[in-house]
Amino acid sequence: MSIAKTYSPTAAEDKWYSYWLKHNFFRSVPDHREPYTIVIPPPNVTGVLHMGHMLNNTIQDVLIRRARMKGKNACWVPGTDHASIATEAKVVAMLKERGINKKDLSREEFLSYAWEWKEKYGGIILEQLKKLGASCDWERTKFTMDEDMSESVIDYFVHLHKKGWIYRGVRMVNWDPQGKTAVSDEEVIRKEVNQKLYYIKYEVAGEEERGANEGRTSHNAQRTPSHLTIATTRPETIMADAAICINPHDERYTHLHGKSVFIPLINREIPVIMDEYVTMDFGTGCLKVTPAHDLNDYELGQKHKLQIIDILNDDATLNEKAQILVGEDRFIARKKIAVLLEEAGALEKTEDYTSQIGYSERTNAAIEPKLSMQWFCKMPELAKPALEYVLNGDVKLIPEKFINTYRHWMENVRDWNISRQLWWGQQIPAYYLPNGDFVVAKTKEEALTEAHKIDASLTIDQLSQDEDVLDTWFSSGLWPISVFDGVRNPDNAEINYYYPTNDLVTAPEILFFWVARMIMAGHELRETKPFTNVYLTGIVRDKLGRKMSKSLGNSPDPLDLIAKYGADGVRVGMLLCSPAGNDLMFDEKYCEQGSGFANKIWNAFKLVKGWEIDNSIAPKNSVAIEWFSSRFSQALVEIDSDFAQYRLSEALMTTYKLVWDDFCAWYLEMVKPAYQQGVEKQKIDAETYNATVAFFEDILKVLHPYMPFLTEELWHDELFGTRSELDCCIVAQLPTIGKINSQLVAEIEIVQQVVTQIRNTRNNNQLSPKEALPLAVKANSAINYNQYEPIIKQLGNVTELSKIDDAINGANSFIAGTDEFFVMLNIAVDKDAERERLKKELDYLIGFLKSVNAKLGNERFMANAKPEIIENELKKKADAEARLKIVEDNLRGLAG
RNA sequence: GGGAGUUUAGCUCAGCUGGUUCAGAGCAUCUGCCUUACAAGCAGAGGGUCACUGGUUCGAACCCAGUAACUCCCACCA
Repeated sequence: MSIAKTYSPTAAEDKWYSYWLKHNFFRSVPDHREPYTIVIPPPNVTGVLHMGHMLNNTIQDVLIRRARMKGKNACWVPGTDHASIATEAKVVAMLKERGINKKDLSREEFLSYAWEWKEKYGGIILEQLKKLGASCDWERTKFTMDEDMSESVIDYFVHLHKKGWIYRGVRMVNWDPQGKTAVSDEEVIRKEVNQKLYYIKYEVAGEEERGANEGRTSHNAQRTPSHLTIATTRPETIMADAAICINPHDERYTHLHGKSVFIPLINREIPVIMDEYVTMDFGTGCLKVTPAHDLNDYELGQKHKLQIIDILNDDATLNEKAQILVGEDRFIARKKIAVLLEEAGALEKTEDYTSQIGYSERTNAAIEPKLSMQWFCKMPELAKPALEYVLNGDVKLIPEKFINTYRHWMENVRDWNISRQLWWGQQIPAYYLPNGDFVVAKTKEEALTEAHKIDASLTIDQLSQDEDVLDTWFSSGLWPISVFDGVRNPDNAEINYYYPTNDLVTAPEILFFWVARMIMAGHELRETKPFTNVYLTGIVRDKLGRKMSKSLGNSPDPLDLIAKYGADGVRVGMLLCSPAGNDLMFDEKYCEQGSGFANKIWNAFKLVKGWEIDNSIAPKNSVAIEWFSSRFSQALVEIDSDFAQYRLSEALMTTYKLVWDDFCAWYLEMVKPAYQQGVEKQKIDAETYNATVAFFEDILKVLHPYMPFLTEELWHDELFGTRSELDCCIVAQLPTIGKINSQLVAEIEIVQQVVTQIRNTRNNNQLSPKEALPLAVKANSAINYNQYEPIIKQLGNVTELSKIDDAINGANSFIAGTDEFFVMLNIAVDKDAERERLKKELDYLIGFLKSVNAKLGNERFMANAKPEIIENELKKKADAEARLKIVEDNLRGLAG
């Protein structure tokens, strides 16, 4: 049978993924084993796979596969998030295309469209994850609006309300005029924007015009101006002004105390008030107070009991209270009013100005501060214990640098606006009585019971449920609990087994949105943490360091990458460039490296596969076998320690080097049957064959978490014998750490140096690698070169290795460890070049010794350094001296 | 405005408790090889003022102070 020249991933990937599914290898049910649980950060149901998901889910899959192979009951719960505002926006847009206006639909009608949409387009992302190889327990797939999930959310709401931690009130909230809903503080993204600062003149009531000068520039009390000037970025809100505020200590304006002014264009009279809040040296020192459209102004308004005039509709167009420009969008109104003011002579000037504007995370619309009746969740009581978990190390953040950020947020958290004026989501379980009172209960029936305590005559039809739905994060905060039905049935077998989960892999930007809320809910409902480790990945950027985004078009389609490099190649590629907690500069070349690695393994497989056993050949590679076995165990130790610290990238690199360098470049080269002219096929002794196959199998296991498809494909080759249907790499147990012969490893390191030096000698003398050369060793160390002779011969293409007691004059020499080697060439040695080379080494050694001696001669070093450091220095000294002697001898030999 | 992080080879990153003349890895580059698993390969080689300035120390990439650049988070100055 012929083996393909290169590995082609596509067929293998589909084949093995369905094989795994068919045999339920991803399935987890509680049993006697130790659980290892990850809940997926549920992607938006509307989402498509992007590079961030790729990174995130590759990491989770590596962790889950490794846990599975360590004998744990690995459970990875997948699912999607209903993402209320984002999804609702998509559905609204879809309806619009069909010529349907959301306004014309009832709630029920809209929701049925939304569900239809969800069934059709939702969850594409989960299918895409399968291409990546994600070994989720798909039978557990959850959606945050599944019936049981929604019930859990309602339960939690009722629970918090009972504790008095949920309240309703009119507050200034972040209003998204496009989504027509309030959003939480965390959903507002601030961006620096170039704006204009408009200087607008307000006429002062009862003042005579007495000069051309305006108030802001006048320091002359004699000349009382008839105007004052304010600076604002939002001229379209002047109609909502309730007052002008000045600082009481501002001497420029003492004459205005107790006065009132007229709003330009509409000539409404408003008072001038005083408050130290106003910064004297910003703008003109006069602040227009617009309580309905600015948070600070609102607070100022409360303090001074000002009237609230809301001139904006929900979609941020001006309403009739504005009197002018009614129906215009706020931004259009801004431009138009500037013109009107100009015409009225009320616009003194404009200046360019940059300031921070809030945008809705979901719709990207500029946020409008708006007063409205909303539901809030009190945070201090929830935040305090949630902070504790992280501070005392119960929940570990990886990397730790996020602890500070987390603490800062938790200590300064404000009450959370949890209501959204949307339909897609869990409707708030508050029921209003005809008199305006409300009761909170899980169902309308229960609500009626509650309501009867207020008014026994009420009927169920007289109750009306609150229209709003809950913030998506209110439900995703329950995710690790609700996927195991731990809210409704807090003592069920699943939650007791799987919870707390082990690792959470997510992006730092949702540390507060989500991670913190899960910790709060975990503590509140179960008095335990929801997970032990939170691995925070970086942002995937392009190689220029730009964040990958649709608008920049710099994000490759993950599925294209998989098609091009294979899922294994992409997985390896992602991890090769991903330091924990730092952003990663993604470049396709890493995927190329990944697929190149897959191909390397494939070729190594081809080599071994081609071997035939000849039982008449005596075992002759026991040294190589013991050596690789030791190296393998050393690598396992490193890999374990890397994983313990979540250094997945490093663990992968250790594996990469183990396979490429130790296994392929050294071990296989050591043991592979040498080329024999005229012999069609080389044969190999049974011991070597069996050991190599066993090594290969172990290597497949170690590689599996990173490269599940290739390893599974090879695993089932007859090279490894016949396997039962269920004997799969995915459920194989990782090799355990074996005996490490460190002396052997150290000695082979010398042997490797010898081989490299021989190759070098050939290179330097322009000899072909095919030219076999004789080698002599003058051993000063205790290394028994007899046992390494076959290796040196094979790898260095050496005809014979002779032991000598005296240096050979006229041969090319080199030192490995403390032993001298001589290569006999058929050409004359360039004595000058050789002398030069030795001289260089001599200088180095002299310098080296000098520094070591300086240290050893330093009293304070001897007094302060740890004993093992001193011991090490002494050894360095001895080694250097030995080498120095050899070099000196050789130099003398050259001279003589 | 406040806070955090980063800065080491052309690129992406290691460098753990300060202790080899310590400056590393992978990729890329250069040179030579189509050697019977692999040219997606093999064998070699070059490449760095550890951002900068001071300090502590017998000894600093590592600790301290300051400076600069970049990144992120938080924050209501119109």
